[in-house]
Amino acid sequence: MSDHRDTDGALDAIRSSGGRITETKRSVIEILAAANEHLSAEAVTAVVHQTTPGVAPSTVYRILEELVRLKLVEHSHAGRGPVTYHLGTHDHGHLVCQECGLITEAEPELFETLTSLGLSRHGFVVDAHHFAVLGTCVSCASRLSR
Amino acid sequence: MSDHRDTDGALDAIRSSGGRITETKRSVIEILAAANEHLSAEAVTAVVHQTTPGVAPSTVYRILEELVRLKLVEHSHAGRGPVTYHLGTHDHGHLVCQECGLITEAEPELFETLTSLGLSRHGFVVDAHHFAVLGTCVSCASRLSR
DNA sequence: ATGTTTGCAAATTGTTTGCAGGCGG
DNA sequence: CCGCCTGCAAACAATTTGCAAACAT
Repeated sequence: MSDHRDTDGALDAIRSSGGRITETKRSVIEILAAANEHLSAEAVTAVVHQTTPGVAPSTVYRILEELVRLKLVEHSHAGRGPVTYHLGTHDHGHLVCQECGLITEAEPELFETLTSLGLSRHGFVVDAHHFAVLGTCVSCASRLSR
Repeated sequence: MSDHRDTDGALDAIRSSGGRITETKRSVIEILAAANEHLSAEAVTAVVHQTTPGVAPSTVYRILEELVRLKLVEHSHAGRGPVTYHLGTHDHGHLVCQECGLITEAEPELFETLTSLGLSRHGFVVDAHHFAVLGTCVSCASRLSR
């Protein structure tokens, strides 16, 4: 598990950007490192509260924003619902099911044509991890067609 | 101009679905038919107010929702900012610039790989007009690189 | 008539901000 | 101790909802 490397690297990055290390920041980073899913700010806050009730939601938002600024964390917009956060470790996009909300990670290849044609035809630089590809997941698709 | 065909078709669809035709509904449809851009609910409300002040925003939301249900109108989520609506006439996706908010329409081809690999690898049915592809437009990209 | 629509106001959801005190380096 | 950080409360943006009156058919 590379949780420690991720966590320590993040702490260093915060320090060297002039930021300070607090218990809550450490928590947030650990929570994101431990989560295999994409968490909303509210979800992160809930987990923080398990060990430290009383932390303000606004603080969590501010910490997440700081981490995004430092490019340690990525946030992606999922059509309906809150923004989700995750450590920006590997390159991937997101497939979000409109029916059940399931988020599936998508390999970079899926975005190749979109990225290259976006650039060549429109001069548009696509940021594939920042947005959600909306649609219907396998199980919902089969459930709906029955 | 096919505004009339679009408008009349929409009115028929509303009638045959059991809905009633009101001045405000007619307005909303005409506004969308006349607009070449993608409008937010707030923007539609503002235009409606030019001729009929006093129409409640909630009414416009309800009308837009009805039109979406009848598949006469499509709405797309643009990362940050409100949802935008447009007549669902031709097939296209949306490239939304994170810097300036510019919305560029994208040809279906850009989504071919995403759609086919999404399906073959994840069984995920991509709905290409429903979400925004976030990134940076030509002018913002060149401005930022300078 | 009768069931759809609307205006109004209040509630929701997700997030941001202002401020005064607290704490990390 | 200096300045980043935090909690709290209030502000915000974009919608959504509950209701009784108004209107389309």
